[in-house]
Amino acid sequence: MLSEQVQVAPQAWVALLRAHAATTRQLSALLVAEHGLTINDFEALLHLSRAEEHRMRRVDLAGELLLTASGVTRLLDGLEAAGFVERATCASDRRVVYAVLTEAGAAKLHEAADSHVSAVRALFHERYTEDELGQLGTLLARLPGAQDAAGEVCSP
Amino acid sequence: MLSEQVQVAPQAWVALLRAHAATTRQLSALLVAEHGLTINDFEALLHLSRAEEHRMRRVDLAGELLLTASGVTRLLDGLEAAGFVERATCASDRRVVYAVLTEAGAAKLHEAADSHVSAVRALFHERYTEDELGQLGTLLARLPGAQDAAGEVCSP
DNA sequence: CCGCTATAGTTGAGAGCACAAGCAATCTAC
DNA sequence: GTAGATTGCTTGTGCTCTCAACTATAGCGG
Repeated sequence: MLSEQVQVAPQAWVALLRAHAATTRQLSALLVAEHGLTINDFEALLHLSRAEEHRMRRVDLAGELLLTASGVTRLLDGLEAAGFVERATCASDRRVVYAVLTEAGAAKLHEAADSHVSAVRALFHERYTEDELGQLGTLLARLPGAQDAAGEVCSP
Repeated sequence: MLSEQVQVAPQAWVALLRAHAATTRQLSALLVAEHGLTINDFEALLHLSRAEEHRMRRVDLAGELLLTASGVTRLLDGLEAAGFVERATCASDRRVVYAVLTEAGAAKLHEAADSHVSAVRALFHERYTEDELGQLGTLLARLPGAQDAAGEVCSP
């Protein structure tokens, strides 16, 4: 019994697991070390900076970050304490609490983005051609959860 | 200031992040629900089953699983409590503690492997052709940490 | 032999996350 | 209206993992 070999699916999946675990750890560690932001902190600020009026519903942010609602609450607790985001209520739906990027948050994002982009370039652009990056993006986008979610805006 | 756009690297990297987060969560949740194993539990049993004499040094296992030594200690604590692995000492180097797959562990692995492989097939083989899987594997393997590490064996 | 450094492993503290339960606000149907 | 279902968010709890500190062993140069 012990000598039987267990057959498991080919390398693509294993490579995905390992590649992501390694790269994320690396990029995240760098952000933490240099700017005190986790990868999710950074992505949260980034999404907010791109959102209309720099604000998003927490539930939409959760979708973008692939976190649960509770995860976002805790994440934003930290960013709020640091002064990078603020709360804002929605006039037409009082269940909603917006997360709003502050000036300080935007500044922090710009500061962190520089070194983050360098790190990403170091990891990806030194290893792949533009074509390969495109292929990789296209292929990976086919996996569930890889597409961007659409965020709603509270109508005033 | 708030209106400046932060430029960040293209989709390939984002897709990698999101794709992995989603797929891992999905596969792991299934393993937990059906067999009470985390993805790392499963991978640990799998690596042991493939190792010579079904045993590995804990530090080598850590390398394979992309965990730290302490992470492996805790992981194996659980597997040991469940009776899936045992400890064994190395005659020639008393610092070394092997993790050894038990019969129960091998049985558990076989049981879990079936549904895990099905899940992997469902995720990957329904979305990609063999060629695309090959491409994906080749590309991802180029990232740091994606290659298999070589494990040493304590010479008797 | 005696340190000195490197390596294997364990342990304590703390971060980040999910799940489940709960509250408040909103929506739907009678 | 108002009862029930749904949605947005928060909080309690527990798991997993890392980092830093520690013990024990190994191997080296004197």
